Amino acid sequence: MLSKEPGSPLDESKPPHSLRHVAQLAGVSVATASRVMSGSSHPVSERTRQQVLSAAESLSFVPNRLARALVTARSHTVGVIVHDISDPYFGDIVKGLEDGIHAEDYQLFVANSDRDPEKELNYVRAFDANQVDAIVFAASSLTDPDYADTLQKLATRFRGRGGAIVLLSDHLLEGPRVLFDNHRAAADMVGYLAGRGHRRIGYISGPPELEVSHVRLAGFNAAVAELGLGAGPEYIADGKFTLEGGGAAIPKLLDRVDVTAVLAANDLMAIGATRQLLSMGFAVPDDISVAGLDDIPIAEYGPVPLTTMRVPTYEIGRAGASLVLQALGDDVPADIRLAGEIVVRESVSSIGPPA
Amino acid sequence: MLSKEPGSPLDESKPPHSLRHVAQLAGVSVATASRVMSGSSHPVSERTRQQVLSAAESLSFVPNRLARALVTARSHTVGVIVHDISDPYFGDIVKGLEDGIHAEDYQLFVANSDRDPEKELNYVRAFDANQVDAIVFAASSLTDPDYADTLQKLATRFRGRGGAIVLLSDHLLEGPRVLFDNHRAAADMVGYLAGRGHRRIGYISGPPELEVSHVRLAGFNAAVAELGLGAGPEYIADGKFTLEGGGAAIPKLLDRVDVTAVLAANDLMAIGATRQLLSMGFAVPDDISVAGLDDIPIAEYGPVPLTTMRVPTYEIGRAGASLVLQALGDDVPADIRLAGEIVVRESVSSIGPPA
DNA sequence: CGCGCTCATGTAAACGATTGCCACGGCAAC
DNA sequence: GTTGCCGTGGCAATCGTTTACATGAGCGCG
Repeated sequence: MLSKEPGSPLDESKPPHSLRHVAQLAGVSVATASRVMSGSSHPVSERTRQQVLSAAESLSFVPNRLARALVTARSHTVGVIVHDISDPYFGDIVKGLEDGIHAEDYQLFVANSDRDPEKELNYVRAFDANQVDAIVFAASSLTDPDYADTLQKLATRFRGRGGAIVLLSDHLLEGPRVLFDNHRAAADMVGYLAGRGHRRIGYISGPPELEVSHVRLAGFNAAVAELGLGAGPEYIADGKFTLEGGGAAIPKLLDRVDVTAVLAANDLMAIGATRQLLSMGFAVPDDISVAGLDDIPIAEYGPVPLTTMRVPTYEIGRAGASLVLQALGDDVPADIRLAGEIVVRESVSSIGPPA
Repeated sequence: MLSKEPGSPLDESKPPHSLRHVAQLAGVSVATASRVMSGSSHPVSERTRQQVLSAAESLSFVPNRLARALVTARSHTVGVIVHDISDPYFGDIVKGLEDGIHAEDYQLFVANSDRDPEKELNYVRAFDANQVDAIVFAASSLTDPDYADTLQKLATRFRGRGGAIVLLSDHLLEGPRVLFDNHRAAADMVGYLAGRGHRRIGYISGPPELEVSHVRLAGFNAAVAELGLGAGPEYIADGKFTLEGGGAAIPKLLDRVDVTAVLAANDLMAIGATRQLLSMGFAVPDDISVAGLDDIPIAEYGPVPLTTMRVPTYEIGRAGASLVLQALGDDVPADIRLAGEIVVRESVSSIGPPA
């Protein structure tokens, strides 16, 4: 086993170096080279190990992950499906997810469904074809009938192969999930408002077709009841999840009750409400306070910097990563529930101390 | 759905179906099955083709892309490196890129460098190990000395393997690139302002350390000179690329010249300037107009909806995709220069017609 | 001195596709 | 009736790894 054989027939015709080249240069078999490069538990003498290492170094050898994946049946890749990667909400989630799995040397495929069922299914197939170890659904499932069916089939198939599925929102598929507690978010915000002295709080709810609207509304109602604040349908108006929706709700609300604060089911509506209030001559927060939910980027830059509740998007991604890693490590991951965090800005004032 | 053929020697021990299973079920060789499934140019009779197709269908066969990649030396994957995927700027680019390559059935790996040279290099290595066909650098190269060196080496290696490199910003690496014309952006905006009658325009420049500051400033100066507008150092103030930076520049500017409009090198500064103007008692745009550059999401929601120039981020991504595809198709891609587009909102007014 | 261990290494068979080359049957041309 | 080509299809090598199994050296111990 001489390492210095002259004229060893190294095939230099193909530039990228494979394990074979490393082995040859180190004067060992491919198997041995593999064992040291892959950190196998199989024993290798220190001397040999060093030889291989330095050979690899001098050839600047980079192992082919695909070849490895082929035999180990683990690609060390994860695919995530988002509705729209240009939306910072998903951007943040993806960032957290990526950070989390990167720490364990996984790579992330990103797919944009644009909320198109067909497209989403195709991505699942593509991920499957690419042998990803896990698929993460960052958003809720879509509501197409055929879609549900096909997705179930694909999921079963994928799991049969040993793939893990993780959900970061409500979803028709089963699997470990991380959930943001929307009920609690609304309730906590009511609690905050009450803590600042508000006892008549109006609520601008989201469109009833959306599940999240119901949950947040329920949270609002529950808190209001528990704290003995002003309650009843007259305190509630609903609108679309838009600037205009929030604005339009204000007159309706103000016609019916005399509130000192308004909570909107999302920030866009809260900002719309603020604008409307301002244009009607109310001072925010001095006459009426406004709070939102979500903490979208513009919350800080609206007409009045908005007090709202941050949805921990990055943390959702991180939590998702940890579920993925657990699932792939043969643990049985438990669902993760995340709470929001109130970010205080300038749109809520205190009402005279109860003292 | 169990196969109804009695006693066919199908190896049912491994659930996921491979080409072997398909071939067996169709009663042909693996080679033939492959030719059908991969759309090879090798002729296959129509009858056989149908048999294979229906076998594949009934097993819901999904080809293993990794195996294919191993032999074809093409993984059909692309890696993109961004500074921060949660930044909508990069989110948009990634979206465009993804849309573009997805159309040709490529998958996208996303990596977040967090502007950390070490991390970025590791991602390049990881992409290499994963045999991506192309690496896209969405942002400018970092300024670490060792980094530049190592990156060059890695790039050379990667290209030696047949990999393509595409740049979406200024970069130390060579390669096809898509560039946003910053010089022209500033100049065009000056043109727009001049068109609305402004002849004394102040400019809030960015920090001199940044290349982009110089380019935009040059664009401003060039336009102002060409159009014969008020010019000279007194028309220019610089600040950090922040809200505060923009605000602080206003008094300096106003002390020296009497302007009818202010152009800021980015939107954040423009918004900061607007706030400052407002708080000093000026009406925007009636007393002084303000324009920005970039069209960030909050531009629309600032104190006064900002007239600015949209950087075509999505299009940059798309253009990047097209460069990638060209490069992988053995074309020699030419650089792509993209211009911005003025989005008119409410922060700029016309000054009395020259008539 | 030989038995059985452990440790280190090598041999070769996978993994799941693609593809160069060969084989075979039919058919037209000579 | 050969010859040769064309249209099909199979055989087997290959891509770059990992890993089960075999091999062989060295060593302690009875």
